[in-house]
Amino acid sequence: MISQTAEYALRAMVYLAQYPEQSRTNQQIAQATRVPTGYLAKVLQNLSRAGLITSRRGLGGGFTLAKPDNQITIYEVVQAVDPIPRITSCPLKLKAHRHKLCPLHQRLDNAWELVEQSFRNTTLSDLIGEAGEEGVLCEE
Amino acid sequence: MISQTAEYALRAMVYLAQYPEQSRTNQQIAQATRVPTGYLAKVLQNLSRAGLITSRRGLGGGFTLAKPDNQITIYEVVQAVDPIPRITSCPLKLKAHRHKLCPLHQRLDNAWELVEQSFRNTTLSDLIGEAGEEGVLCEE
DNA sequence: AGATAACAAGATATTCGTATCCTATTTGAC
DNA sequence: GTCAAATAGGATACGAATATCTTGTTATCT
Repeated sequence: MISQTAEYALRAMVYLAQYPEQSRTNQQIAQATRVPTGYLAKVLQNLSRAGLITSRRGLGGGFTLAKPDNQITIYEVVQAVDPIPRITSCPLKLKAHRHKLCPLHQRLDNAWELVEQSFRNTTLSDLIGEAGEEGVLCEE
Repeated sequence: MISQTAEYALRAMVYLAQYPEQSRTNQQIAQATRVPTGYLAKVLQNLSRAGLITSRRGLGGGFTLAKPDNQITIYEVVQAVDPIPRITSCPLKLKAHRHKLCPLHQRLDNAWELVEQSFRNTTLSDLIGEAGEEGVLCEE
């Protein structure tokens, strides 16, 4: 339902949320989240370009959240790397059905809307706050 | 959110639901639903193997729904060609988190569950009944 | 200067969608 | 009964998108 890329991005963000204000390196994130380092680098760059994280090069550098964890939603993360394909016009590109979708696509889009809403009102802090002492993400 | 294949399968099923008991050929379905004929053939085979439609070869042959349209849900169709990837165990394959997902994956799976439920209680007849006179799918 | 780590761009691999071709089966005409 | 046309079934191959790896460059710190 979401791409591998989106999954990776979310893992990385949750991980970073556990170290507020601290720089975490690609290596560290990759290891903890079990994401291939090579690919993670690209994902992190996307997140950086989207303004969700900031990066610093060189010794002591790495990545860190650009905003407080309670101000970043799952939706933003997913949207940054692999947006939810809401259906706004009939995929069969019919002249009719321009403003009113076929029943089928209406239903499908409704489902996506549910997902979107669910994502919109979940922040990173929700994800690390809930777990208590247990490993928040699945690290170690 | 769903694959192209699932989208095609749904279009075909909705189309077939409009011609109960009648055989419709791959060509006819492809044209009406704007799906590439070559690929549609494969999708239809999958649906056939899944028992959702029946096929007949030869002159006058084609495909037809295997059950009344009010007994086939969107869920069944999607599941036949490209199942919803419910998350049952932590993708990071951690020894812990076996029976209790990380908060992140818990949330994600919740969203998929919403979709699944939405799909489960929509039948093909819901999709062709709603539209009234208007083109039910986007044909014509 | 040297070490560390992000950045950038390309190369490779894998999956998914698509097209093409050939085969098997059914029907209808003669 | 035979033949030809219609139609699904199956296999193969190609292209595009996605995921992964590799290598070199640039910025930052000590």
